[in-house]
Amino acid sequence: MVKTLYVGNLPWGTTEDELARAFSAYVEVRGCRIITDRETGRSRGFGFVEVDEDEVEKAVQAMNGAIIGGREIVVNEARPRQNKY
DNA sequence: GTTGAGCGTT
Repeated sequence: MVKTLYVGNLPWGTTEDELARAFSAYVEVRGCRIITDRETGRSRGFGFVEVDEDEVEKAVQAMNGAIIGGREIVVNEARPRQNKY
């Protein structure tokens, strides 16, 4: 199973590749996505990383507070995208 | 060319 991680506090210029590389140093990155503003196409400063379920905790422990692009990032388990109350 | 808490498209 694959779970999604929320990655926040990213620098504006951070790319999915940078994100994937940083996480791949500790866990297997199944996928990654930087959220960009749909109107302007600019980064919103956060993204999501998909990792294996068994490595979610490891990824959080390893990458939460890590430095990417000179900024301290925030890593948590993402909220479910679908299933709205 | 800007900004800084916040949870994403089919």
